[in-house]
Amino acid sequence: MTKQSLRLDDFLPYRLSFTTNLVGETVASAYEQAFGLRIAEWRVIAVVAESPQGVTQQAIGLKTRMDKVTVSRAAASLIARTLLERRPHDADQRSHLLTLSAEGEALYSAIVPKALALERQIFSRFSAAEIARFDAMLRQIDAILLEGAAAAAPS
Amino acid sequence: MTKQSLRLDDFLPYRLSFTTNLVGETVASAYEQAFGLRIAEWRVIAVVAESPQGVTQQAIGLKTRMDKVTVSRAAASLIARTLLERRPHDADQRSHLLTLSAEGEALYSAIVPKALALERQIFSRFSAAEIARFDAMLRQIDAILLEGAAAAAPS
DNA sequence: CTCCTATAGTTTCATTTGCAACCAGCATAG
DNA sequence: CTATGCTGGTTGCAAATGAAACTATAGGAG
Repeated sequence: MTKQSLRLDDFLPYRLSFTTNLVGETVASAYEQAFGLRIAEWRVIAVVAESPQGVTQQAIGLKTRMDKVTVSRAAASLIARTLLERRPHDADQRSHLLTLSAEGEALYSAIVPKALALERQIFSRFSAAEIARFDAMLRQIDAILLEGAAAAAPS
Repeated sequence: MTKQSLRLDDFLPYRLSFTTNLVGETVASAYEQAFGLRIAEWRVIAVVAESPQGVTQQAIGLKTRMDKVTVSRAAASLIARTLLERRPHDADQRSHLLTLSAEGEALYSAIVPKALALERQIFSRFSAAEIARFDAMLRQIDAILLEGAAAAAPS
């Protein structure tokens, strides 16, 4: 039996992590420089922007898989900067509904084109079809792992 | 002009980070449970295993883009567990050459098949061609970003 | 009602991370 | 050879992270 070997370079989880770090650094530094936002804050803004009627922190955490502490801190910081507003949640006094303030909307509108431009730059060498396939693969990997987790964690 | 919008879900840097976190959690917990290794430690082992004549920490950091502190700590921990050995580097007394101990070799041989199995599981739904495409895209993204960095940091 | 358990969100604390200062050993210029 | 600056590696410290404890409200079950 031949000795099994593994070049780290060819190990996909490693490659994925390597590339993601590179992309993450690029994106994080762009947001930080241009808008003074951390990634977690940007994500909160983006999710809130998609739900004009308001979202709870819990929903944000669920959707993005960010820790609830992370969401809590990001939201607190955005509220302090008056980018986000907190309305009471009639159905449940424990939670609040987060919405963008006018200022938050304005910032969001300023970020979106920059974010899209950055995305285009990073993926500049690929065709739309390639990008679509890449995206589809990522989603399938998610599906495999999330199913697996559900199966592995029988309540 | 129509209002630009952006679903976070469709934003590729986000998707990439989401999936990578999922994969990373899976892999990290597998290594941790099965071998008591952290990701950084596993990477150091893998890189050292590829260079039987020994590598310096600096080279490891360069190759994996891990911080030199991370490499230093991972190496220290592996040496303490006698998985790694440190030989003097004749040409430069500041650095050492790291090699696997017999024990380290044995552990490496035990990990490799598990790592490959995990990789196969995560990518189970894809054909070899799809995987190759995916890998190639990751490498191209790296290339774009690393070139960009070089251009952006004129000495 | 009143208890009991469960959940949203915050706070605390311990751990992990990485920058920056540091301590060798190296390398070049005088 | 000896100053001066550079590089490999470690250490110290400050910031980021996340698990667990805590607070306040919900939502039953009796």
